[in-house]
Amino acid sequence: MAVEEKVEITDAEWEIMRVVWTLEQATSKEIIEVLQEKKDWKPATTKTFIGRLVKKGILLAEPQGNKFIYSAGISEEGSVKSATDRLFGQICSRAAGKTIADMISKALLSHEDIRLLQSALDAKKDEAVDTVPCNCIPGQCKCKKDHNINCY
Amino acid sequence: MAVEEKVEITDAEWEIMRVVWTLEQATSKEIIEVLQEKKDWKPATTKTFIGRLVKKGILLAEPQGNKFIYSAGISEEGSVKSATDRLFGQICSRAAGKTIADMISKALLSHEDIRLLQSALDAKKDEAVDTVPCNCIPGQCKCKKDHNINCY
DNA sequence: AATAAACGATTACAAATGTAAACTATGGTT
DNA sequence: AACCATAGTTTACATTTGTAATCGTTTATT
Repeated sequence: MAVEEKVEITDAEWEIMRVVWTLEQATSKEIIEVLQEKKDWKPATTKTFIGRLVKKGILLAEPQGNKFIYSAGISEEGSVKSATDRLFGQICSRAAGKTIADMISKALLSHEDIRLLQSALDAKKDEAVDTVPCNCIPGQCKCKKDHNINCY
Repeated sequence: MAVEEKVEITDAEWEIMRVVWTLEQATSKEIIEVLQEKKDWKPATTKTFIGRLVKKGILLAEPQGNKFIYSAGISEEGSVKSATDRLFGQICSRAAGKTIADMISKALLSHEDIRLLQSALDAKKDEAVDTVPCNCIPGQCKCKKDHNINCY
């Protein structure tokens, strides 16, 4: 697998990427137009972000005459995965389950989503462990205090 | 409910907060000690983050003689929730289910977690909808293209 | 009492981020 | 041919974030 996906995408840049992931091929004009609906950005601002993304190699610029056709240099799936990894990296590994459960409780889901989630969950039933090891350093989670298991 | 929870916590600040959420009451010395295990920060660096957190009102400083006893001004649960909200705010509402399913697939879960997730999922079965409405602006998701439903 | 250790406050400074104007080149319009 | 709209590039600048040294006090030590 490629190395990629180690790049940091800022909030503003993420907005640009979503447009490119969606359109797959887009001119700066199109990106600017799409975002006008959502962000109160001047065209110049969007241009700046496009430029930075290209510099970072996250956005590919294919010369089209004197203009460029932009396309994504990283996948949306991979990027979303990076974002979720980052989130779970901020909490105790033992809290992941509860956190995901909270997400489910809060989300608006379709029957299809329920099926999908049920499948994922069923698949996990086999490989479920008795105790998820805590990955925190002492003093950054309450595993010991709450469960008297590992940590510390 | 209080207004709070609208504050932004940076990565570095999050490290401090985790210590305080865990210890509940901590001196700067304790915070510095805990983090020495994880971050390559000089004591002065940790102090800077503590100061910024106090200024933001995220960290409470109770005078203890000439020192301070620090405690959290916002809850860990609420903060994690904010973080997940932020994540889901970056993707199409229709993709939430799949994203959560991916998290389940990737996570290491305990039998207890499985039960918790199953409960959350069961609870959702009632209120599941046929189609989750897309919350994206035209050009930022492929709902139309992929499912021919809303968007655009 | 003199000093050293500890703690919080102040100051510093580079890099990242958000936001945008100005400049340049080029192709389309009159 | 002259001019303007458009796209990309360069420059600008304030704020935030990461990282830390220094300074001023105060408390503990000798």
